[in-house]
Amino acid sequence: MIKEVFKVACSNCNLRELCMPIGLNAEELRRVDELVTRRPIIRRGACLFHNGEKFTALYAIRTGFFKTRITTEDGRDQVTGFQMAGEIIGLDGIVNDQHTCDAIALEDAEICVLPFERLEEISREVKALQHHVHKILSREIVREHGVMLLLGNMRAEERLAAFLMNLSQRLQARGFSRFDLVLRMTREEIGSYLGMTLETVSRTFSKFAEDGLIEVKQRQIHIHDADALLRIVNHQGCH
Amino acid sequence: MIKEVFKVACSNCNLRELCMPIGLNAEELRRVDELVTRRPIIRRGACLFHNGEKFTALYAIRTGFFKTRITTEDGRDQVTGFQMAGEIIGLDGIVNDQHTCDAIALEDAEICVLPFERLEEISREVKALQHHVHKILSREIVREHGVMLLLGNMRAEERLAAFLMNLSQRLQARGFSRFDLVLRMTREEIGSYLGMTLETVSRTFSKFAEDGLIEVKQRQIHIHDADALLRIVNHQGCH
DNA sequence: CCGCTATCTTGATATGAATCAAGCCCCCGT
DNA sequence: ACGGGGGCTTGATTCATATCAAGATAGCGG
Repeated sequence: MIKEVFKVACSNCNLRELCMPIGLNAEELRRVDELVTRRPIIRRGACLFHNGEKFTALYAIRTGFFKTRITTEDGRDQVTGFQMAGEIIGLDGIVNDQHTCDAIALEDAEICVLPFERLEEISREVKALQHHVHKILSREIVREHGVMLLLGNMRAEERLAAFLMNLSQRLQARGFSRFDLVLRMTREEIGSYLGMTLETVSRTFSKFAEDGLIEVKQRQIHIHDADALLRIVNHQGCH
Repeated sequence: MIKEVFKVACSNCNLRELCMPIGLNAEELRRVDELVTRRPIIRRGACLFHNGEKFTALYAIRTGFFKTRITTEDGRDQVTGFQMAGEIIGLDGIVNDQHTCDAIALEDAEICVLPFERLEEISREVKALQHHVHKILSREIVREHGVMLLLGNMRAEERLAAFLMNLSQRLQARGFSRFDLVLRMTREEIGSYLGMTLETVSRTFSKFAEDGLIEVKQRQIHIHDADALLRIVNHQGCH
């Protein structure tokens, strides 16, 4: 199998504002373009990188949907995040030069490769890029704080409501409807992320549907009452 | 109240290898020294920074012990970490130029201030420092993955055992005994971090003590059987 | 087109931890 | 030395969610 490397142009990419800093001049844009290469499509179920693999690059998702998960020797498994177009994965690999989690495509995906040494090199010269890298790392830390709150403090209903609102918000930011989501992951994967069993995920979906907050048709979710979901997240609703 | 700013020298600091990159040459060390200022002691219970405050600097802990916590409007509260000498806090503030959590001293503490703009400036010139900053951010992400695993997958005993082993390991790395810990935080704070109530924390300490794994005298913990604790963390022990 | 397997739903029961409650200990300041 | 209060322990009970179990559904490959 040949791993062709395609040249791509961030300068033309509609996701640019998601994964790149704004306000670069022409010269700076050219340098960034130079950095990024596209990789062939990652098939659904395939691994972009896995635990233990040498870290060489960050990856920007161009299309598709990923999960990242960590696994322990004793067979425990925790989904640490779901990532969609415009998001950067692989940040965990920097500290010890090897990845500490697996990134698995939940649907066919195209990704852009950002070789990390080159990225560091260019960010030494392009101030905006340097700051952008820092922001991406910091954003991930803040996101994880939110997950810790969710896992440490919230009940099942609150967790799932928070999960739906988060997905909804990210899809909206990408120009999709806030109200119609297609879940790319199984109930079990949602459960792993939210620290609950797949049965509880399923039951909670059913409860939301009974209460008229959402409509569930397999993995298609239609949100009827976003406000009510928000009230649940904020601990005001439904008790 | 006068906020004096003291000059300090990383070059002489015994924590240098914890918070600074190794292998800097004399000139590079000088530049880093130039960056860092010491701040007056933060008293036990006082805040180093708090949610909403403008972000201007990272902080390296020179002595003392901190907790970081996030709070939601609805009054929920989650301790996101405990930090000790040589560790860097404030990383959450980078992404939106304001802090999203509170950092509270659990004992009197001395901290070194690293003004972030200057830090970025110097890391554009000192490659090792640039990479070090990336590693610190990445390390925090990996740490939080571990906390997610703990909160999402582990039972109370496993969480507390993991917590103790983690503290033990970090203290050892600083030249203290692996086996004698003094907890700087209350049972409630431990519980908040580990997603359990203070009563469950207390009961679990008692259970470990009954089983002869540790000795508990208030906040003094003596570890008798680290292997057994590790077995609990790794899901092999005690069932 | 059909049957297989993944995935999902729903019900019954078990269980770990939360909650409610009471009392103790120990540190601190006077 | 004494009193007060925050922090801690322990017990009884409740409750949310896990676990166990049995179908139902749907997407996929042959």
